[in-house]
Amino acid sequence: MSNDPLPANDIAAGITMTAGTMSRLLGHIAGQGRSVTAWRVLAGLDRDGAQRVGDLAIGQRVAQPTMTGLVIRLEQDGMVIRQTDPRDRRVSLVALTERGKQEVDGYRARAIQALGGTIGELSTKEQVVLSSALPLLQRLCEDMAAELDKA
Amino acid sequence: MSNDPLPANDIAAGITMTAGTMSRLLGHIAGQGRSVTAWRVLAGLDRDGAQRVGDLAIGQRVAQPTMTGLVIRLEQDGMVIRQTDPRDRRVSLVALTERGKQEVDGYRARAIQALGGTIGELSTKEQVVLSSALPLLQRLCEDMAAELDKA
DNA sequence: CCGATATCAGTTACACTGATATAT
DNA sequence: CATATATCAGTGGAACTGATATCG
Repeated sequence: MSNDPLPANDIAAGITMTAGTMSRLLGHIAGQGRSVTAWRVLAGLDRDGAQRVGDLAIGQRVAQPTMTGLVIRLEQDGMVIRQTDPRDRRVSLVALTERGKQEVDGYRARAIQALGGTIGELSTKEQVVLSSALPLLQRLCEDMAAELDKA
Repeated sequence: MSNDPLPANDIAAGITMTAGTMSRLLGHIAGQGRSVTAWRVLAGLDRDGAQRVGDLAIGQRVAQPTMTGLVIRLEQDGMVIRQTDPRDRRVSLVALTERGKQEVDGYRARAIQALGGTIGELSTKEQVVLSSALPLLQRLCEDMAAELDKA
């Protein structure tokens, strides 16, 4: 661990490469044939409870018909159920089923198993580096998201 | 920046979430409608020179017919050319065109612009954290790749 | 003839746009 | 009537498997 940071552009390029690699590898290991978007939707329903199709689409930055299609497939697979919101019957509320919850747990477990071993082998110092990097990476995501929303 | 690392599982879960978010956001901002795989292929050709279709498929962990299709589309778009290897005429060697090289540069520039601003605003300490995290993240990728190859 | 390499053919999931049905 | 919400219809890119052509 050096005391001097890389130039900002090198950090940016490195993060870009690594994020893609990581995402694709985790997809292979933990994805079980389901898309990144699908898992993110399921995890979001697990964390925040039932949501509208439109809000799920906004959250994942896909078009509304795209999310409708994904939700229909997830429903056919028994991962979610759709119910009409009694207070606004235009709205379709999507909720995680028990089966869906189990699948989310399985996904998390596979991801943790894929990474946890190596992380456990790192030195405490290195683990501190990763722990400290996480909020910074999340800030980068937030700023990119804000930029996309502005435009 | 605390002195204690997060539990390994929390680091793993955080990385999993963040990698997906980062990859999708960068795709939106820098991807220009082309897939992550496509950009990785082009960047690889830029870095390592002409390669076989089969080796590109192995490198991106897609099936050979998938890579054939991608290369055909990239060739139609003028990003690469395919030439039969004179030394083994079963082999199709894929090389980046000048146009392709320019597009790769554009992709890199957009990614750097998307992240560089925020990175520049970080403190030196925070930039050091990110710089130190990069090789650790790459090691996580290597270990996952090795695990996939073993199975 | 066998193995390696690339491609062809067919299928599925997932993203898009534009048009449409239904409820507020 | 106008707006919001979701879905339908159609298209294209991207992954897969299995079958096929060609070359070593």
